Amino acid sequence: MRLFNSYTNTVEEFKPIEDNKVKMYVCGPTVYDYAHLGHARCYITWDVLYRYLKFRGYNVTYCRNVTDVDDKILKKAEKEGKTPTEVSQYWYKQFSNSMKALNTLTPDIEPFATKTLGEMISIVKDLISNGYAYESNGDVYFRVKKFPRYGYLSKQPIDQLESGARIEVGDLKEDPLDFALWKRDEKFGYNSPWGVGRPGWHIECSAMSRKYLGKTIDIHAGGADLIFPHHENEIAQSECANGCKFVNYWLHNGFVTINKEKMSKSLGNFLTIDDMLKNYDANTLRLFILTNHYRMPVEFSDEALTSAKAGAKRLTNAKQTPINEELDITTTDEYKAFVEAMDEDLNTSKALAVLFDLATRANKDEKDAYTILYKLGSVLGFTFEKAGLSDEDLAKGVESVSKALGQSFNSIEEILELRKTSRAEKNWDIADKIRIALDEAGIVLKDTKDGTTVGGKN
RNA sequence: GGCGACAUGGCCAAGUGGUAAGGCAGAAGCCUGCAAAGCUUUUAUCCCCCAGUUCGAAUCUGGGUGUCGCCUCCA
Repeated sequence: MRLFNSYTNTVEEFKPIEDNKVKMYVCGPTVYDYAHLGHARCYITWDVLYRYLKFRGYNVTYCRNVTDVDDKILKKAEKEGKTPTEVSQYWYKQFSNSMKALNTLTPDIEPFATKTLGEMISIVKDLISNGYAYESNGDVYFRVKKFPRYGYLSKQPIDQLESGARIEVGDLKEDPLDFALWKRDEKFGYNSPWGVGRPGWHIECSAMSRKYLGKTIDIHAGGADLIFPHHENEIAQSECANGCKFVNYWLHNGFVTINKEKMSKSLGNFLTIDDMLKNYDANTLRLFILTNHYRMPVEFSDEALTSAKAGAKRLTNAKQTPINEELDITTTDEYKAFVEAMDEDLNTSKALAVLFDLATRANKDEKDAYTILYKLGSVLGFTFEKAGLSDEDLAKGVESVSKALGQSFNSIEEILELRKTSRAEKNWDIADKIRIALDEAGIVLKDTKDGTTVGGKN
């Protein structure tokens, strides 16, 4: 398997540190507001990587943090008269629900920053004692100039960074490039050797990654906007504190754009996942994202989503046959084509072509095509379950038909029986009234050779 | 200004030296009481422009043009 490593800017053969074990860390959300389509792209992308690594037989430990100590959370808490914990707990719950709705797998570990303070303090202490950091009026800063590789990940020449760095009046830093490891904060802070304060954002990931995965990990992933300064700073902190390499493969996903601009909270041009899910199902959003290579920008448009919706329907509504558990799909051509595509830096677009071909063949009753489609499609996180109808849905349908025909029915079966006889007698009027009445109740009838099926819309 | 990307049919998109995957939309046919779905066929002499390298380039090199991102919190 080959992956594009942002650190070296090349596609490299992936080799885990320990034979078939993979330690993977993804920068998680700061929980203070709705997650938007950009987050969806990020977490769906790494969900696919996680699923695929497991599918390829790796024993993966996937750690995705939750940043629950941050300026934005505190601001929100003050504004709403709540405690920071209340705010972060609420939004963490929202985030989890969104992730579940998108059918992403739960990471093996989801650490909270506030629960990893000990590890952070320990790293900062080490950095001070080995000269990479200094305390200044209750703050602690990292000495960027002491780390020669600074700027390597983001390909930023350090002198250029310097000319762009903002120099604040009365700055407590020795150098404008230095960044905060710990920030004095008497109001919301935690006890530390430097007084009451809060950790800097960057140190959180260094600490959680080390605590749960170890000093050197295989994969660290996140949005491309985290390359600088977040990931650059993580490398500096971790490598100076641990005295060893921090991450073997740095992976970054591209952005979702809207009107050709990056979708982001600060620009205010975002669409929340929850809102998107009102119009499009999880399979649709996933297809929308996976038709593009993960490093390319994805432009949002209703047209693109409509197209994805039709595609997702075709893929996941292919003619179903019982899953053949006996089949060893690894011997099939489709498996080989799928793996070849995914092994080349997650070419999901190419992998999808394999899936679409399988959908066509499943519709033609080709043996095992559906089994292979189901299994490979699941690796990309698609769900194939038919939208089931609840008893309430069916009751609504029965009511709607009773009203339309002016005659009361007790069950959907009774209605279908009537429609069957009506059609046999070529009484199209009754048959059509039933179809229309059920449609109004959100129930779709499909007449096939094998009989009539009942399903939900979508 | 520095750094990093991208430009393929009506739309989305793969393809990084050997003659343009796939999806959506469109067209024709089959199936069909209607509807939906499905099946078959069909839609780029050509890959932003101009030079060059090569037997051969969408793919490599140089130069343009255009678009985006990072350099500040950001997935």
